[in-house]
Amino acid sequence: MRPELDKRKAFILATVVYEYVATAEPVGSNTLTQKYNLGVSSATIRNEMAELEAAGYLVQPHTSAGRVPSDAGYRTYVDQLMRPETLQTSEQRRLHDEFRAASRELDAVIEHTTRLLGQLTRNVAFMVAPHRDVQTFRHIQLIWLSERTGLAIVVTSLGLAVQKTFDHAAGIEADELTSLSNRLNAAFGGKQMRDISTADVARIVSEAGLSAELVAALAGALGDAVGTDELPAVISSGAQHLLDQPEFQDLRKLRSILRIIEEQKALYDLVADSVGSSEPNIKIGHELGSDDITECSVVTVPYHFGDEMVGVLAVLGPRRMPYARLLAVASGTAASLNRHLADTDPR
Amino acid sequence: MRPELDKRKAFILATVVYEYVATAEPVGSNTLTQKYNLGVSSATIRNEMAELEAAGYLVQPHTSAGRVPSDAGYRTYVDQLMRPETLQTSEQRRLHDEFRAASRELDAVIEHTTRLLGQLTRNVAFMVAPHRDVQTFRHIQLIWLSERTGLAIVVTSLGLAVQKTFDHAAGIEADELTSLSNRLNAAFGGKQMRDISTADVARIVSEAGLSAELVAALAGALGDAVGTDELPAVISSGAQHLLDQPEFQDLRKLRSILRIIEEQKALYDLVADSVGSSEPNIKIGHELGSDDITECSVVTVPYHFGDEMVGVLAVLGPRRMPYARLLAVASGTAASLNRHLADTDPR
DNA sequence: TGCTGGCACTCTCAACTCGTGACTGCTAAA
DNA sequence: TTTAGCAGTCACGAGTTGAGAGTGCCAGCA
Repeated sequence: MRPELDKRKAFILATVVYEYVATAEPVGSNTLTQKYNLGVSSATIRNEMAELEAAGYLVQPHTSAGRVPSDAGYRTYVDQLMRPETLQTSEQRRLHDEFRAASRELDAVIEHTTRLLGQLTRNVAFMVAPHRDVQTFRHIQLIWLSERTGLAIVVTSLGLAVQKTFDHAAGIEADELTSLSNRLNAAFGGKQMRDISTADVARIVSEAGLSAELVAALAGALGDAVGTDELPAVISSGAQHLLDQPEFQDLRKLRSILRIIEEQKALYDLVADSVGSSEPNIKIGHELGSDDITECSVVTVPYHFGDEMVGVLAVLGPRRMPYARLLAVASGTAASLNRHLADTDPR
Repeated sequence: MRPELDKRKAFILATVVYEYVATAEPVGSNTLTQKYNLGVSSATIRNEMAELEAAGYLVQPHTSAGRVPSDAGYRTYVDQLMRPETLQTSEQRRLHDEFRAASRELDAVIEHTTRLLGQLTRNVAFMVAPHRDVQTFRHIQLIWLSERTGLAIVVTSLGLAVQKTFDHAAGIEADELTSLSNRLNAAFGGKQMRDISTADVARIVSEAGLSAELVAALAGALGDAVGTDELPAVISSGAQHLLDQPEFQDLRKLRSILRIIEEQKALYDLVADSVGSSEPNIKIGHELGSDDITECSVVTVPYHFGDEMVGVLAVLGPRRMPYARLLAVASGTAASLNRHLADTDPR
């Protein structure tokens, strides 16, 4: 749709993005000629910038201000102009050390990773926990809790435990639960979670010769526990960094963003279409699909376990973010996380 | 230390608090005489207010402004002057219904309760999860995860599961883990968590005739899983409500509070000394013991399971909060939660 | 002795003006 | 095609001002 940019226009666009990201001030033609070696005068730059604005790459906040990149401007920058960054070896080592010191429990690792990413990027970090679809069934245990309730725990290959309470008003003995656990374990051991259907679960439960009510209750709970249709957990860290950004001095904007951050579902929706993917992804402004955060962008990097992409790391910040840097930091963090997960539990 | 207040001073103080909570504007002598029936002129009120200020109950933000309660003023109001509120029956019913519809899983209940309290109070709500000390041991399960790692899961009476990963580089069979699980279950079944020491755990593990390394790894993990020295989880909700308060338009204040809200430990410290208590508690400004949130107060209400207080609900907001109302809402929520917990799992 | 009306004084806050500086677009010449 | 120059536009900060709210104090009164 948009015309291809000639070399000079591309350089100007890239420089405007760079400068605006650094200063948070609209960029004028004079600033460009003074700070960067363009070889032409500011008048020429003015003409070029006017054309870039006409083509939709730049926007003027008001008549006598400099220019600011539009969504399309950022998009072009990210896709074509940005020079990819990599972490320095010292940074990589630091990341690696962070993970070596980290706990072994998956919950704690997720928490730790998110916190770390928030600190390193000085933005809001969030993380979609490993999706159960792609994990392997390891164990199920039915536990007698009280005279009326029991607990089902399902453990998957990453050591992720899901628990569901169920009623057994009709009464069931602890050893009946044990033997049912054994059957289920025998049936599902080593299977991929996504290959276990709730129908399979219901069949095995019904074969155990229990009362119809109990079968229904158990099948329901176990179906939920085994099923993979629940959204994975999303946790976040670093909301306070938003306050440092000049674009969020306006409290109304801040409020709608905070609301999104507090809502797991809303955060998940932001990155839902990146979840299965194996490539990093960047979403800019309106591309996020929510009117409340058109001033934001999100950088998404998947992480994997074995050869499956199981979840994503993400950084949420103002559109005016250092994309290349954040991509590098998130990728580096994901790499360390990948290694940590692999070390913890080689299949 | 402070002189006892005569009746009129007490009424003036109470009215200043009431008015300031409602309007967020410093309260002047004229406002008081016009809005409330005091039977004396504004000049008299001025004299009284000057004395209240000298005694430390009121503060003047600047010379030509009205008065605002000090920490001591709020404290006196809360302890002696405030008229306790109760929820209306319709509100109680609504709360009850909310909990009836709630999930059975403890995690979900905690999450749900916190969210609800945040919405109802339009402030930041947080909740300290049930402390494991006072729960009963129900089940332990050791699970073979991979060739090098295993998982220990401990379930307590409320259906709370704790998991710990452990190494078994030397190798162990799944059925050895099962038989060890059985021994541990036999030893601890029905005991109070606080009566189970890590030494007990270590002894039983060492009797199983495993390699020394394995015994150490298992004892460590199980000790952690059974031990109760880890802080209970703290989760929060409703941070965005802070933005509605005029006192937090200042971003610096907001930032330090947001930082505290994101830190479980910091939140826990705010209410640590209320955790075992069976009485609601209110902390005002400096009483919170943190320089970062001297502008805030916290209302704390315990909740119980059986006859033990297991955790607390709390509301964090500006000092200028409707104490009686928030206390009523938090207490009502706690009451519904108590009933829900009791219903879910009668011992 | 306590209360009150009156008054002078203080201080904040919002509105307003105004000059400055940073841009732009346009034009005419190189 | 580029450039220098110039007029025009606009936001922003500083300074000013008036209104309004509130106080403390004092003298008089019940």
